[in-house]
Amino acid sequence: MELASKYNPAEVEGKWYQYWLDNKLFSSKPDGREPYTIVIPPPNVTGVLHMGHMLNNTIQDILVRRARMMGKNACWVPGTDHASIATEAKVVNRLAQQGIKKNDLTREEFLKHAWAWTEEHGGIILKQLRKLGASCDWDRTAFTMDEKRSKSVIKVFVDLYNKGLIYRGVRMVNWDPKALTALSDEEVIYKEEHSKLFYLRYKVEGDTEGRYAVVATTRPETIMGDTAMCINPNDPKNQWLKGKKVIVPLVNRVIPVIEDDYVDIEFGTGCLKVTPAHDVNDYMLGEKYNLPSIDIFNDDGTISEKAGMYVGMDRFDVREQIAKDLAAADLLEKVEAYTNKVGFSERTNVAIEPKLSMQWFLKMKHFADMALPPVMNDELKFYPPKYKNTYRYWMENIKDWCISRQLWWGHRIPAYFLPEGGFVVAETEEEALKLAKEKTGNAQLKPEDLRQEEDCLDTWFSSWLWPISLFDGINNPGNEEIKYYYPTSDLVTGPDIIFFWVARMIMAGYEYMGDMPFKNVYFTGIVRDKIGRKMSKSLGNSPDPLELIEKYGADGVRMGMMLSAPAGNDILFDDALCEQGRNFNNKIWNAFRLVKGWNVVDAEQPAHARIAIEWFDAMLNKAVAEIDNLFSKYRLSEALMVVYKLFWDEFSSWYLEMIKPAYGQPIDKVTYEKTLGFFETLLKLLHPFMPFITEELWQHIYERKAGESIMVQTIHAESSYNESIIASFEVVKEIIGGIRTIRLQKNIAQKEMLTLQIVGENPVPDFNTVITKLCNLAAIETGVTKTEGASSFMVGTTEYAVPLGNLINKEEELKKLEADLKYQEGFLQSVLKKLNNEKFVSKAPANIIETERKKQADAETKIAALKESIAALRK
RNA sequence: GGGCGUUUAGCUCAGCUGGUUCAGAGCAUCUGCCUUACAAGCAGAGGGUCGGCGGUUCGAAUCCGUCAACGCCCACCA
Repeated sequence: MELASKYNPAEVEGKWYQYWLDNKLFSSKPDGREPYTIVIPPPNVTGVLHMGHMLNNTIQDILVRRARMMGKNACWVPGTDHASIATEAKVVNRLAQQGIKKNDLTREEFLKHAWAWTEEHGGIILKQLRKLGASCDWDRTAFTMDEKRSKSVIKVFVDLYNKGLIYRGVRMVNWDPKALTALSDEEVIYKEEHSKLFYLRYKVEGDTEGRYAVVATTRPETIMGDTAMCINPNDPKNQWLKGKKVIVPLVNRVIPVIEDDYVDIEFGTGCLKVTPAHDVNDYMLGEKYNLPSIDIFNDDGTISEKAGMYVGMDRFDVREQIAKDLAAADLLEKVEAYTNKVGFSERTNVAIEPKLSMQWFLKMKHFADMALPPVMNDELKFYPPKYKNTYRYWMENIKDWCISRQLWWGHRIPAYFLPEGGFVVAETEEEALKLAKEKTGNAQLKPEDLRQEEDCLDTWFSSWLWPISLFDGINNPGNEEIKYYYPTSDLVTGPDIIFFWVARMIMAGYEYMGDMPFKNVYFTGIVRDKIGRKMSKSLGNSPDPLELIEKYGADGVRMGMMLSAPAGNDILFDDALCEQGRNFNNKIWNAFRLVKGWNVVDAEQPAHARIAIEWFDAMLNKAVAEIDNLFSKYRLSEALMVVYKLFWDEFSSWYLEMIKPAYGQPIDKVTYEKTLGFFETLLKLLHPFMPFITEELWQHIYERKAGESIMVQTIHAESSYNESIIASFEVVKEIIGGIRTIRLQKNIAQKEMLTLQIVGENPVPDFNTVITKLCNLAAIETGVTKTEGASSFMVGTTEYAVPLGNLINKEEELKKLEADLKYQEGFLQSVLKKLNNEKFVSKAPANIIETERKKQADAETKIAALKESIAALRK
């Protein structure tokens, strides 16, 4: 087989992905093996792959492939999320471009457009994941709004309603005036804003002196909704306002002054305007003191009829206008610059308007009580564990979840209003009708008498069931699949959705399965650019993942992602990392070319090959154990680094160089077979990280039967390995390094043969053949006095020398030896200082003192040897 | 305003319960090599008073206190 000198990913990736699909290697069915399950965090159905997905899915694929190779029945379930607000917004925009307004369409017409859009753009992201090598069981692909998932959502809603956990009520909610829907608290992002603090004059009714109270507010446009002024009863400077009435500026409505210690005496003037319809705190005051509530805004953020002024104007325009009008009427005391936090919609990025409205809520206390303990006591583990704190705080301060959204794209709430008021909740219209008849006692009710709730459910109300609904565990409890795959093994996701999704899945898991939805959660970091900025479209610093794959190969990009991605740390992404990945692919490729290029003969195995094999075998087993350990701690980038160094340094630079026959010479069969075996094990260790190149080479290393794949081979973890041979070889490496340094410094070509002299005993006699081969030695002389004019170095306590004839530079050699001597003497001093310290000797444990004594002895030996060498040179 | 986390080589990070010459890894840098697997490579080298200060200890990157910088989460001060 002819192989190019460079690996070409484009040629092999598509081929092997198709091969895996054709042979159903990703597919999983319950069987006798231990299951390993991951459910994908479903990306938005109309989304496009970005770097965050790349990181997240690379990690999942590594875990899944690794589990598969550990002999588990690995099942990675893919799917997409209907993402109600985001998708509806996109559809609305698209319709707008065609000149169609959402309000002009019926619900059915709109949904037709939305489904069309979903089918057109939907699932692109899943196709893109295939380029990455994702080994999902595609036959299981689900959608949060497909039939099974929708049915599950409705069933759960009805169940929770019947359990008394869902209620309907008027509450202050976060209103998105662009999307025209309520949002949950989690969907609101607070940002600092430079705004203004307006000081407004409220005249006091009947005050003959024309006095007024001054109120500081950031939102003067809400004065039309004022229904009280509030002061702190303990505020001395505002005592005179007690029991008075004040006049709202411009509006001229008379409102009472109420007293509550909620008001901060220090802030502004200590007078607070109370607008119950448009501020959460004011709402609470309104409830407490029975104040009327005037909703001055329309749903889209413009001023409503009820305001009586500025009707139809936008809220922000009114703020500017009213400031002018107040100033003109001499009712504006002053304006100060002010920085405050303003809530914005996560999806549409417009300022949230607190708004009173009728919404559906889920009581959360019950769920929090179930979901908190298993995380705190590590039954369900978080990686990294620091997120336990975040989780606990949220759970302990849980608020009811506003689950209704005023949208059409989503699961329509299965509540049906009755003609005479009230409503029933049921899974189907028929069932609803039956309930309605029972409830009203009116047997004549017809389906058209019932009016279904227009609102949809929050997207997360379907995703929180994901680990259950994917295996149809809601509709069909106790079925074979849910019993086998649940609880799933690992969840890989970002900490930004810990409340939205992770926490709620845990809640749903305990409610509906009586068990955790997953055993471990791996929180990834955020992918940033190399100078630490978040990747964003507007900055243009987000590379297109598919272009990266084209440039570096999927394996190269996967490695690039993993090289700097410890759990929970943000990753600073740099193309250079992918380049490193690509280079590594190339290294593997070329090592393969070398090995497969050898002529194999039935010859006796050379001694250096035999010991090399013995050593690498130990090395490999050690690495397998290390990797196993790192995987168990989810330290994937470290595991990758271990394989990387194992392949590049130990296998390529040391092992292959040791066994490599001279140019044109054949290799003996025993060594060759052993080497192929090592190579195969290395490929298996690498496979979870770089699936494509490893499959390509695995297929070529031996004859394979049709349908065989590295994917489903098993990795055997070794329990023990020969540690002493590894330790010996570390000494050998240093000896060889010493000789190479001499060659480099003295500019001696590799072709020129040298002699190595060992002063005293040879600590690693078994490796003489190896050292001879790698350093091109004529001889190794043991137990000799070194030749005058030899260049020497020390490894451990043994001195090595290479006679150089007249090549030696006495001055340089002396300088080197003296520097070494100085270091050793300094080191000895520090050791002696410890040993001469009575407190140390009396308090430190015996083994520590022992090692210090050993250090002392070694240092003294070295010093003696160095002094001797120096003396010899000076002669 | 509360809470959490980070700070170790030019960059990204490891360093578990304090003690083996423990100050490490990868990348980058420098030097020498187009050596017949690989220049996307080979061989070698340099580089850090472990954020500052104080404490505990025979001994501190590691434990405690404090300060600083950065990051994240939570919170109704108009």
